[in-house]
Amino acid sequence: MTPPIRILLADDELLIRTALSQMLDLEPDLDVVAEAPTGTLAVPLAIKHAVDVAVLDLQMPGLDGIAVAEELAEQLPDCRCVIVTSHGRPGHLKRALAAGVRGFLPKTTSAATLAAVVRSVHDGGRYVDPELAAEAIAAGDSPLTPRETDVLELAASGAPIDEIADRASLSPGTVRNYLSNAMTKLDAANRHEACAIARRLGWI
Amino acid sequence: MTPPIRILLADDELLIRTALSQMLDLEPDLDVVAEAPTGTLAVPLAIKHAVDVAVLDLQMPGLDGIAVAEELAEQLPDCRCVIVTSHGRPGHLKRALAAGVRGFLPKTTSAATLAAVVRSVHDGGRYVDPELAAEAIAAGDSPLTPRETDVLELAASGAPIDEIADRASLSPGTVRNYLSNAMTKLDAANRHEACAIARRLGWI
DNA sequence: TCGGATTCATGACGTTTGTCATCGCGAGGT
DNA sequence: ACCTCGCGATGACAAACGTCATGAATCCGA
Repeated sequence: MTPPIRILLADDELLIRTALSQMLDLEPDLDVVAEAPTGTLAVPLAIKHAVDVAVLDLQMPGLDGIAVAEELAEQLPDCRCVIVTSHGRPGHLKRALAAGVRGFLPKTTSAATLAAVVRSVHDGGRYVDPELAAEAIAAGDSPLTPRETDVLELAASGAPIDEIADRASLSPGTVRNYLSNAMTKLDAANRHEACAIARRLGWI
Repeated sequence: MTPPIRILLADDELLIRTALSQMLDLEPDLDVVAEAPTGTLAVPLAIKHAVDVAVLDLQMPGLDGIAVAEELAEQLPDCRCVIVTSHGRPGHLKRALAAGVRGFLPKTTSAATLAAVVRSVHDGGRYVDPELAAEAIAAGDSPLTPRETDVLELAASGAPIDEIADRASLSPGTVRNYLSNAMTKLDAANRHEACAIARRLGWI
């Protein structure tokens, strides 16, 4: 008889975390040994309990799920990561895969799937929600340069050019050029539409 | 011995729905008799099963939690509604209360609280998360007129004035006036910042 | 080592926004 | 009856924004 799989569960919503934890614990071969309400707390906890699999919510205060996966890849390389998310943006999937994440699935999947993915990932397998995978392939890669992405991110709050320039330590003219480039690449009529598009695709 | 409380659970995320359902079912006096993945399906299901309490996620495709509560208030007046949400915006709380919702809590609360609120609400009590209540009081009422709200909502997608005017069947000049008014009232530097503020407060 | 991409900048130009004054109309309150 | 408020519109003006041409420095891969 193999020992149960040791799991860390990270999600900022206590209600969801407890519910999910109880549900996974119902499986005899799964054992939730640690829970974290933030990404920042998740890393040391995973190490301390030497968990086999980390089930990470994507959007959390502090470190997000992908950042946690990156940290764990370095500090606890034997730990496999599964990302669970409400909003399945193509860009997120790509970043997650690049971070060495082994499983990626939306919260709309069934409980049985989650348990199956945890087991499969623990055995060295991989799993990506087919729908999300298709979207990611269809969306392609971000056409934005790193700096364009930065600037667009700053623009997302709705700040005027001068403030963006200030926060990015750039001249206002440069900011406008970057935004103009981004708008062209994203085929948007103005920078706010560009933000909306980039956000939808997970590029910012 | 009183019969168990009959519950409908509506949430678009299957994983969360099952987890929450299992968790509530663990309580001997609570009985989840129906589950719905959308608001549209929730209403007839609640009626069919004559549920005592409806636990509704706020953000769902189709009818959102508040809309469901409004429907149920008409069609199944004996049913009490509890709203559960990830994003606790002050405006949503107000709308919910106006719709006759008896319980309102964020997903960051504990499982014990949820169960307690379901029981309390079933007995005719009310419960609002204290933090959210404080925020709602601090934020005050929306200063926007209905039409200003409409236009701001259309502006939220990042569309240019002409498109907004088109979709609202207004002249472009009128749209600019409404947006200008909204910006003044919300103390924003441009309409996109105004959208961000209004969204944060749950006014759009 | 050479070309290409990225980063940062400037100036000029036209368009889009934001602001303000002003108007008419209808609904609601005192 | 009067006044206020919300709704819808116009026109004029200034500021912000988007576009384009252009240039220089850096870095990276062929």
